[in-house]
Amino acid sequence: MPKIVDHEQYRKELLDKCFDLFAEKGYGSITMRQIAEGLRVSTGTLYHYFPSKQALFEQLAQEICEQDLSTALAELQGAQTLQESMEALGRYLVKNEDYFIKWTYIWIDFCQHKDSKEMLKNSIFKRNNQRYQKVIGDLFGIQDSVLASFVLSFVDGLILEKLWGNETIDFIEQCALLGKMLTVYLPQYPAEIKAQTHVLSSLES
Amino acid sequence: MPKIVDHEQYRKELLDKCFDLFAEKGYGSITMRQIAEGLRVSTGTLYHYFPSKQALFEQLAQEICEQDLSTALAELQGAQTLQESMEALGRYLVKNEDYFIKWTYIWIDFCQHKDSKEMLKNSIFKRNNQRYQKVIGDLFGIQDSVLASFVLSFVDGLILEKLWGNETIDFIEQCALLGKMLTVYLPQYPAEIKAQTHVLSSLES
Amino acid sequence: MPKIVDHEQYRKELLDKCFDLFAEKGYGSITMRQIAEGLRVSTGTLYHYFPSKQALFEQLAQEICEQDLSTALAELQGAQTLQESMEALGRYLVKNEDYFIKWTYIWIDFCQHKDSKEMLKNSIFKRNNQRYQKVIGDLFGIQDSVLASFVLSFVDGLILEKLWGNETIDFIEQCALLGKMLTVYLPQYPAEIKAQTHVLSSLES
Amino acid sequence: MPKIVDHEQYRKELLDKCFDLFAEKGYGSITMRQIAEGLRVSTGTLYHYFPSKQALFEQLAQEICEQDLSTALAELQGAQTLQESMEALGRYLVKNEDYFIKWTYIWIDFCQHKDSKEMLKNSIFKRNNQRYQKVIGDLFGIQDSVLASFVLSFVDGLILEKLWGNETIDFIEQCALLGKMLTVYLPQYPAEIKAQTHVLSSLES
DNA sequence: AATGAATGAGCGTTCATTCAT
DNA sequence: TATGAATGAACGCTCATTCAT
Repeated sequence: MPKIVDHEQYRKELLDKCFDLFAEKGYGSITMRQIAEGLRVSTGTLYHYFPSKQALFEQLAQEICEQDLSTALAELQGAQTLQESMEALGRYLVKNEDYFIKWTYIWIDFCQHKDSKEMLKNSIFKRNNQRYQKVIGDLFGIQDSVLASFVLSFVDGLILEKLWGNETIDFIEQCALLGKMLTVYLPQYPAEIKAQTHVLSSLES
Repeated sequence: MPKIVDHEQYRKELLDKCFDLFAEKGYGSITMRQIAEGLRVSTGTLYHYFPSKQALFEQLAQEICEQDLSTALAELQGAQTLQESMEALGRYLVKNEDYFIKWTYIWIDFCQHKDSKEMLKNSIFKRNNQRYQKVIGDLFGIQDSVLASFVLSFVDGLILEKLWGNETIDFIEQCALLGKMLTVYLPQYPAEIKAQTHVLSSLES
Repeated sequence: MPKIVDHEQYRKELLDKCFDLFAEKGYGSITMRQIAEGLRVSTGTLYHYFPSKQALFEQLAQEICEQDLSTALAELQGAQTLQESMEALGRYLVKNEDYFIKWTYIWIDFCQHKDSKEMLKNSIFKRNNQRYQKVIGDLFGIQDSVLASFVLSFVDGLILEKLWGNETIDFIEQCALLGKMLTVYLPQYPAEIKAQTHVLSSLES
Repeated sequence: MPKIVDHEQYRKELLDKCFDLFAEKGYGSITMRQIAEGLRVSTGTLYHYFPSKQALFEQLAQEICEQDLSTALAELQGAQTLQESMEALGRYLVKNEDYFIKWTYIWIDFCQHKDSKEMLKNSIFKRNNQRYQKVIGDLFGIQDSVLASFVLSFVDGLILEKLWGNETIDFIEQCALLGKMLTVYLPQYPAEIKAQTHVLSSLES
């Protein structure tokens, strides 16, 4: 293997560490010096691995998309009923609240970069969203895309409210409520969720 | 006698025009020069009316909170059933989609600015959120705060998805679905909504 | 009398009030707005009476020069011995400490304006200094110009030390010391000072 | 490896070159761009070495205090009598007239900057003045603090008069006069000055 | 590969000055 | 005469980026 492997690997390591940095200060506010300091390298080194701040950010955004959501969502499997699924979702959101808020910050930052937006919207971005919808469908046994969008939007909104400092929102309570409403709304809903067997492998596509 | 200008009124006019400017580029990215250009005044004039960029932004945030909530939501009154209410909400979201997306950008930008965040979270910010929740309660006859948060989060999420370029989301469809789910979930829900008479006046509090 | 008299008079009133303003902040640091506020007029009015900040400052410098020092120095007359004269000088300096420090600030500010410096150095400036030297000669019966310069420099230095925050300097003590030294140094000094009769009128020249 | 530059040394080189720049225009009037130009570096580089204009100025003030006092006054040693000492002082003042005038400008500028005044008056400023007084005492064998202040003020005043363009002042003549006056005033004064052996080392304290 | 010194355009902001009223 | 709104060049300072080492 040529040296390029090490280079690439190191680049990815740096990229990973950038997540928190961008999330905490925002694209516009964080400086390359601060990023370099956070990564424990010099600005020169940073520019050795990334041609520009914009490129670094876009690679980070890419990386987030590429990162397999499967490992994270794996926790949600195993529930026997929809209600249990939703309660697991609530616990999962609580546990990863910080991560989701940061993730949200970064995406929104990204969306304000119009040029890159158009560049990526059609590829990674949309694909990512579709994945989420699919995961929801598989995970919760919701095949109707409108219903999947409903759940997705609701979860987005929960995180957004938290991001806005709304401390009255309780993820567990809200997800439980969603579970109850869905259960009532979907009388045809099977007692046991059988469809989720291949959730993770379905993400590969 | 000086040039005849109603200082306060002109200030508000400028403020209104700032909304789009901030929304399009974000607080951190737009410059005072760009704002001045967008407003067709010099930077000096801009600073004549607003002591700093931060102050300008905060006044804008205030203004949005003060004004739009009541006037905008006024349109949602008049529905006879919850289902109708939700369908009106859907149409309202569609109609003001751009506005809400911009509004969302502005708030999120604001949140990444930590200093102002701490300064305002306790005042305008929280108060605004409480208002929204109250409006939802009054408007849709939902008194349960958990349920109100549910609806609020759902609406937030719809907008966020749109902001993220998710074009598969249909506000009307989604709101209709919410209506159906709520109707099923709340069998005790009265056929006619009577509670909403004083929605707007309740905003005064 | 034409209106110009009022104009001129008002101009001088404004000028007088500028003394403290310039002295406290310095030419470079004070703004025309601050001056206008201190004068209780608008900037427009300020510019109606003075064509520019520089001109205002130069007129002030002129004014200070023109102001008859006689009234102030009059207090120093009446001493019967050199020692008494010097003690009176000490008390006088203590009493007007603030004024002299401000006066010194303004002059030094003025000296840093090279253009105006050259313009005025030869006229008002030098004449002013000669006057001081003359006053010292007449007042203290010191005819030797070197000795007069000595006393002048010493007094300048006392004020400068105070301006620099040296709180250990005691004007009265220092002037008394000067008196003693001069008395010892000038054994031929007459017991009574007779030469000072026309001190004030000599300033007219 | 970075560009090979001794950061500290280069910083001091820049600092030295700043002396004239500040002296000629004054703290308030000179701009960082002008300083950068005078130093033949970019503003960015200037800020790479000094965090702010104020800090640059304070470091300069420090530097002056630390360095010049001892090295400069070293020249004054070696006189056998008070009269000789004073004549050496006169020659020294003539030789360094420009330097002292600039030095005076710098300090006065500094004093009109209130914030820094309060910050430093207690530290560098006062300490510096005390040192000067001590040097005078040691150098001229003057132990009485009132007398030391007298000499200090007189020297300050000489420089101030020169700064004000008074060309009739002759440092040598004036210092010789001071010498004579002191000699007459201090009959107890020893024919040979013995106390000054350790003047310079006394500055260490 | 790695460093950090160097750059300069551009930021938020100020302020002497002008001018419509 | 008097006002204060308006201007824009210039301020102190920042920061993405380049480059000599």
